[in-house]
Amino acid sequence: MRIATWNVNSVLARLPRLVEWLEQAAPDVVCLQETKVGQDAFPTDAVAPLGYAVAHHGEGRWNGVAVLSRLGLEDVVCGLPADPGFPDVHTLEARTLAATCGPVRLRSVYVPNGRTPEDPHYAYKLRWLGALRDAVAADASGSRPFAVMGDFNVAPADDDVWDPAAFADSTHVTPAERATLAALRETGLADVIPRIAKGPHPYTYWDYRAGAFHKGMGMRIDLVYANAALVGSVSDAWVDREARKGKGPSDHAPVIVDLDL
DNA sequence: ATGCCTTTCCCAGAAAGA
Repeated sequence: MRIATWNVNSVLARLPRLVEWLEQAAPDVVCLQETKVGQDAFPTDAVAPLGYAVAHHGEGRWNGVAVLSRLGLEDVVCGLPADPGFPDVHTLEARTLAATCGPVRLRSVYVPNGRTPEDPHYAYKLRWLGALRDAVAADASGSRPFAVMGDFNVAPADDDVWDPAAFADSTHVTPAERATLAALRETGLADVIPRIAKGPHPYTYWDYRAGAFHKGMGMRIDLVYANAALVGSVSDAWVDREARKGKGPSDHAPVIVDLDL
């Protein structure tokens, strides 16, 4: 069984590349982030011929997450029970949904960016990650294979950014953000780190500007956090760097994980 | 990278991303 996660940075802008990638990579289930289309605007007709059913949690211009599965989609749950919202609980954003796909339960996440450590968005990011921890605790400690995967907008360690000095006083690397990831792992989840494909680190994101991809100026912020039942079945994990090349890519590359359940 | 691209809103330029 093959599962994957990919921040597509607009599913409509990426649709030709998404379809091509689904044909080539052939994941059984893929979690998508930043679909950037409304709840009912996901292009399901484009992926249905490939055998994928779609569960989408969208809001329009921003955010949006989905699970595409050719192993069935059951028990779809959108959002978090204790979602703090931004700027407050009256404005919830489409940043996560969970679904059961055959033998596994998966949760697609698009963690808030945080903007700057002084910005209210940063406090929202930390609160949101706390709510995520509470939402996944039962699945994380359960016996069914489970993973929460997606764009976490946090680099777990200094090795996960191309130049730690360039990120001084920036979001994505602060001790508080990393502490929320550690608390998430403490529910029973392990970081499935992709193997090295090229360069010293398995980065998953490269800025569009200044040729960052070709200069190796990347970050590992797209993560697969898996419970014990799933980690034990991982046979391979890698970053599909080919998807970051060529014309019209997302600024994120997919992370693919093969399972031997 | 102090926004050097990209996408969305929708037709001009602001907002957001990490």
